[in-house]
Amino acid sequence: MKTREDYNCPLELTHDMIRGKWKPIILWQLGKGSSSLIDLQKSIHGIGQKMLIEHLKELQEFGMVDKNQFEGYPLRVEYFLTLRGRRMLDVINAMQQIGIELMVEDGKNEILREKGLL
Amino acid sequence: MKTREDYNCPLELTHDMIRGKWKPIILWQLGKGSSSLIDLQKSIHGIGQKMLIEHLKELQEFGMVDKNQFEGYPLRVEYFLTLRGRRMLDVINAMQQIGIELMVEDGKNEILREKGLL
DNA sequence: CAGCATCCGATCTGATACTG
DNA sequence: CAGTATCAGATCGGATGCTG
Repeated sequence: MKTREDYNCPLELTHDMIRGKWKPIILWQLGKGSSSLIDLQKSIHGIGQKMLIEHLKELQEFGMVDKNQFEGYPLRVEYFLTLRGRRMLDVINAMQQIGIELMVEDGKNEILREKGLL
Repeated sequence: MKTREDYNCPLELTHDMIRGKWKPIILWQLGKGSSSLIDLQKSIHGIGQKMLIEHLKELQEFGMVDKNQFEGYPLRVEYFLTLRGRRMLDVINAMQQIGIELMVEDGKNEILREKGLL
């Protein structure tokens, strides 16, 4: 599998780092604060456990996310953004901003307000 | 197929707009100036004609790219970024910038210099 | 030169069931 | 609660040949 060091095109590298249906929204959520797996899943509408874990794993491989594991039962982990993950929020925020503008053009202000984005 | 008006999440909307292996680099190239199909293909290393046309079509559907058709033979078209496409360059540039930083961390300055990115 | 049709393997996604 | 395994359908990507 392709790792970070294999890339010779910066745009391709970054694009691959956020590729996949759920990566941007996961980064966005973690940008709001560390989170357990279950809370992350609850906060991302529609995502399944498999996809969540799989995408988290890839985000970790690219050094954008890390986790703390706590001992004892019930099991508990805490996922959080690394410095590099925070850096990627520049891109995520820009994406979010453009999406908001387009949705406003489409008269979706109400939906955005419900989500606290407007 | 999902069109722009179907989205209720701004991040998902923008992410889908640049989804696919070649979309960011196509936008990047067109950001440097209008281009014919063949010149676009020549400037994007590794892309095939099918993928190029397919991705251009999707970029057009999302209103980021448009084209002029000229009469006569040989056929000639000119693809260019719309205002909305230019707006998306904010995201593309942010992606490019992060990618460059990561490649510098990996000691790939030489490759970047060859491409005129450093 | 610009663009379409077809075919096929690779990859992605999601549902379900299971383990520690 | 956190994480793994399996399987099937959908989508993506690329090679090739053809049309105007």
